[in-house]
Amino acid sequence: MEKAYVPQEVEDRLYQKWLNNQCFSGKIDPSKPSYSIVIPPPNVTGVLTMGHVLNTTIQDILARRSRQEGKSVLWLPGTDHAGIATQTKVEQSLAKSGKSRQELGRGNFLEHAAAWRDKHGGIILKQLQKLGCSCDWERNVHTLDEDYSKAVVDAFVKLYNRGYVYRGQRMVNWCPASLTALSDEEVIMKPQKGFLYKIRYNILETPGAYVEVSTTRPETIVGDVALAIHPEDPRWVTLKGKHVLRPINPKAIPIVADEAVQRDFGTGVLKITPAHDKLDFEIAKRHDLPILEILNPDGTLNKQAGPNYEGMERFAARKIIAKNLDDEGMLIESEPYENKVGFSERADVPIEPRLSEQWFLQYPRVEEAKKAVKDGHIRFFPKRWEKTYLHWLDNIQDWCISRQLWWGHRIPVWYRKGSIRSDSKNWHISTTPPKDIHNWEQDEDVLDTWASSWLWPLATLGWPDEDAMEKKGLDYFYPTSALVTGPDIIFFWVARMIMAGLEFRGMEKRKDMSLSESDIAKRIPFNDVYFTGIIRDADGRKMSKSLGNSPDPLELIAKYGADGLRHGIMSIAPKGQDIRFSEERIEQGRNFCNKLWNVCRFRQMSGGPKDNSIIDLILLRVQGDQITKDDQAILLRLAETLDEVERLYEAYEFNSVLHTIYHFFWTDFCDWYIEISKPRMNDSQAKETCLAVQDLCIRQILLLLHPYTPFITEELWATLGYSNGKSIQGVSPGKGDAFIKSLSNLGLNLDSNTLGNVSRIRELITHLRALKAERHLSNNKKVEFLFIGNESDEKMVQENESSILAMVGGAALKKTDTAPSGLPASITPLGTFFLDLSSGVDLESERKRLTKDAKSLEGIIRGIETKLSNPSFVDKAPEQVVAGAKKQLADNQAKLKETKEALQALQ
RNA sequence: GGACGGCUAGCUCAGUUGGUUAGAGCAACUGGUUUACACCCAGUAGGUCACAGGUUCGAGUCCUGUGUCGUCCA
Repeated sequence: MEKAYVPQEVEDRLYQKWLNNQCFSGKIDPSKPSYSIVIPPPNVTGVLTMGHVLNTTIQDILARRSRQEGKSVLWLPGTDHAGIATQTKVEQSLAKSGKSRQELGRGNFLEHAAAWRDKHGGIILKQLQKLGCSCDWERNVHTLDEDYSKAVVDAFVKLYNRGYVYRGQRMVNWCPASLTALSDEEVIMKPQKGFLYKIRYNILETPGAYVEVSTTRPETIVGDVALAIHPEDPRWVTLKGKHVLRPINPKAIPIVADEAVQRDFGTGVLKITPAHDKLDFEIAKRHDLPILEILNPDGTLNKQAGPNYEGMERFAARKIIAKNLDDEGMLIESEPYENKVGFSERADVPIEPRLSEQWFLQYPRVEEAKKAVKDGHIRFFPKRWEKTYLHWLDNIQDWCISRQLWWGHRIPVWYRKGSIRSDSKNWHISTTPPKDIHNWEQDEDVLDTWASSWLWPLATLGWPDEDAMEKKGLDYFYPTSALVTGPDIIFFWVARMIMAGLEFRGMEKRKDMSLSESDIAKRIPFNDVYFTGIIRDADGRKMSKSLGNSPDPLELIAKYGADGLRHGIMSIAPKGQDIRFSEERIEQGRNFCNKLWNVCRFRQMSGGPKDNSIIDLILLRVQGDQITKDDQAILLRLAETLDEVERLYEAYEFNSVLHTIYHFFWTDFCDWYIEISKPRMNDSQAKETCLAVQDLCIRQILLLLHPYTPFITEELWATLGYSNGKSIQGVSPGKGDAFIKSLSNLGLNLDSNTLGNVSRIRELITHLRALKAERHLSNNKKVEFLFIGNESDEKMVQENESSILAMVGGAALKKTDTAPSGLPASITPLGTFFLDLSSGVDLESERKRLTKDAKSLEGIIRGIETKLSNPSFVDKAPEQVVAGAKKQLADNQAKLKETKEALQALQ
């Protein structure tokens, strides 16, 4: 074996082997329980980020752990076509060569975009393989695949036929950069600094009188059709029914009273621009006001804004109109003001509320979606996200699902040529085009990307095609076992998948009929949802390309190995908490792998490879009379670790799982067991048993670690003779009691008392080491100790003398009856020990140290005494707590007595 | 404005249903070429658990309020 672990020599070779042996293929096997995960599909042209590393490592851990447990596992990978994002990128690349998509035309553009996708796409999948992800690559799905596209179209038609889809002229979020409508979820509210303008509107019926109106958007004045006041606002009672003159493009407009007006904003008088504000639109509808559209789709002012402003960009117009108002004395004041403005998620420009005809979806199964989570059919980890989810569903609005884009699933609606599109009589809505196609034209728009990805758990498993569903195992793998994703897409994706599952899985259920409890249980797309945290940089900032603070995972893999990266990221990812990235942790991950490698290397150096392929073969090498306390203790600790890990997995506490394994491996096994067993290597009888115990421990450690660090564990599994040609992947670490039982079946019964005894010896060793280290004596300098202790302590010390001396670097442990004078002392669980120094004891500093100890002990004792003398504590506290306190008092008093005696000896 | 989360050692975080002297890793400091590992070993030091009240025999843990940072929703 190499002196250090070299991941590069192992990773690609093993991954290829796994692929060749089809280790990751999700087989439909009714003899086994199934376990399934669908990957949150990354953008097809995306590259791996640290977020993906965290997210997919967790999924891989779940998949690999489940494979070990003997389940038939499917981890289904794929990519998303990412409508706006991809189209924008393609358009940008076209723009470089001076072309626009309009010039190319729809067909050519789509060909171009598909070629672009094929060239840049799929990189991320290769990167996931580098990370070791055990996806079933044969099943890779892309949302624009033919079958998947059929599912998307089919779902739309079903929803239309079931009465959930409608077309309507509505106020939508319009992106002036991408020239498309967006859903509410794609709008991000951001605080913006601007001005609040106070503008004068003259009252026509009362010459000389005017009202003040506050607005942040003076450019919309040209679209004003009225002013509005609250009907119960005493300040404005007299205004009802009067008119004002619009200060730009002058025109008489009425004053209306409406309860939606916010009285405490500005002066309490609102200008009404129905075409460019949602609230204004509603007020206008209630009062029969005209709708005056003044903006072009790209955000410039149109003809209706008047000749002075036509063609002007919206923010330029704002400045000019404000200035013109000021020049005419109509601007009373303007003050700096911060308000929240909606921005387009993708294009990052302010959106415009705009009246437009679009396709809308009334969400299906909203109530059942709430119930599914409330009643625990779907469990959220951490649970607190349930509240966010339910709150969104409580306030849900219809979903605008049409996008004025080309890259995506074209809406399966045809309109009779030359007819009015808003009339449903002229529609053909079907998965197949009309027969007399020449009389029809298809809707130009595509569907929102999320209106395809919300079908992900269904459509990747063959839905809605019966044959495909059977072949891909929908009945076997659905509902999927767990979903691992970030909380940022809880509305975009998680909630919608739940609704889609409830609506589409199983027989059609009429809109007005709700689903039964058992229907819900069968239809949900997943049982558990694990929300990861967001990875931040060391300063707590979100990782982003523009900040350049996102490390390249592939570089990290090259530097530290895939296992190192996985180990590092998992060690810092607490459940649902944001994560601060630091490369040091990845370095620790690599160091961990190296430690593992080396302890195995050490094992190899102690004796040639054995056939370890069956656990019983290892156990047969254990000789009953050679079993030591240390053997028993490490095996007991191992059993505890197995149980603890099991419990933590159930709670999705991934970083605690790792910490538990880490502690057992590094501290219990390497630092104590291996060290204490070194002297036993000199005795051939003892050696055989000791190595067998080592082999047992290493076996379990490799199994426990395999989900986290798959490569190195697979490699070592083979190197140390556990594999017999088979992969580690199918072997389960098992539960603690089963482990103990399998030992017991072969005659190895563990005594749980050894744990306490061994830990006292460990503590003693630590004390003795400290006595030396504080005096700068090197580890290997052999020194003698004197000690005072009772009979049982003495027995324990003598029984373990050789290993204590070996661990401490001691020459002898000598029993004495009286405290030797002038020597440094330490109070241990096995008596008072003195370091036998020939010369050079600094009495003063020794006295100081022991005095400090005595003082702290006195403080503790006082505290316990106070507690015990409090009658209400003795009365009310549980018996065992009182008994515990009494024991504690006695222990500390004994320790204090010993400390004082040692102090006395220094006088 | 509402909801949720964080505030514990210099840093990053553990801390189960309230019950010994609040833990770990990293960093720091001291020492070390031990039968694997310096990507290592041994040891030392470092904390009024954000603040203020309350409940309790007992609070880092439960309750109320405040501050502060962050996220989401309006």
